[in-house]
Amino acid sequence: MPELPEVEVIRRSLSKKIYQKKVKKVIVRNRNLRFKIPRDFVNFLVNQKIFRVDRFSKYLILSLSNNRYCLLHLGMSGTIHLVQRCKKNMVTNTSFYNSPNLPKKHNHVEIVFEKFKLIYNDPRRFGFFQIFNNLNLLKKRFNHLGPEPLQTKFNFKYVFDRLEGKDKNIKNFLLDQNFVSGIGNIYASEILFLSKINPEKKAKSLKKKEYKKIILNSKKVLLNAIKMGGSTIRDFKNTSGKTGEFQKNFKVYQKEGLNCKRFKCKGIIQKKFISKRSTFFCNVCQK
DNA sequence: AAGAGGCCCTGATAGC
DNA sequence: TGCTATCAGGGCCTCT
Repeated sequence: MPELPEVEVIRRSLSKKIYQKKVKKVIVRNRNLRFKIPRDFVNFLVNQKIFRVDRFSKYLILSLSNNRYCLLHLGMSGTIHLVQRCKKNMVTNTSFYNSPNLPKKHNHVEIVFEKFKLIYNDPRRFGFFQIFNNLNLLKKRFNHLGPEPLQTKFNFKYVFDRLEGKDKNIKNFLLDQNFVSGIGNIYASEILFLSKINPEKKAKSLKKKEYKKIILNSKKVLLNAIKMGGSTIRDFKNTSGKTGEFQKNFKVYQKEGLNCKRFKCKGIIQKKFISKRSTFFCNVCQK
């Protein structure tokens, strides 16, 4: 589901809410996510304060007061819900939660705080939680990831060195997290449209000017998307249930058959599968 | 050794 | 109505 902007939006709303809050209880309803949640997962979290919520690429990182780190990835369909605790029910002696938008199925993990709880929902279970005992191990986990588009490391020299002479098409490069991390299938199409580059073009055939456009537009698209609260196509919401707005800004994604939005371009937006992922582009202005 | 493809999983939707 | 097929925002592993 979420690409870098959506994860950043979640990070911001989550960070405000759980900063310095202590974990009271953890419930794992289904440990069979992308990676099996280990039995001792709960022990690492309980009674710990969360003193940072960071993000790298599409990964969320909760820093715990025991100097451990809880890594969370939402996969394709993961969502995080924060639900407020209500007063205790005096009859049943149980607390209940005000959660009108909470899905009924697939609430796999609950992290309970004093006044609210965080619920991880994920129908497809491509997401995961992982615990890292120190910063070194966490860093190692990210070893295979390239820079984020927003980092200054993602510059002309880097891109040129990595793409020069490469036979792979540019769209697959944007999706390759080893080359650049955080871009997913939606934003890859949008970035290439703004750069006027056909997604099937081989990296080695791109001009220096085109490398520069890709760098610039990657930063531009992601920053705009964050500003607009991310994109909601199906069900993306931030942790308080608000949908994103960036989908209104899509120029090509899911615009198959529509006229190209570029001024004076007579093109029609095409849909094509590239490495089995849907790809959208203008057949006229993307060369 | 770069690059393509398969696979993990459920749900929504389309077509018969 | 109820089947089947296809597709969905990701990442890891294996094969050539």
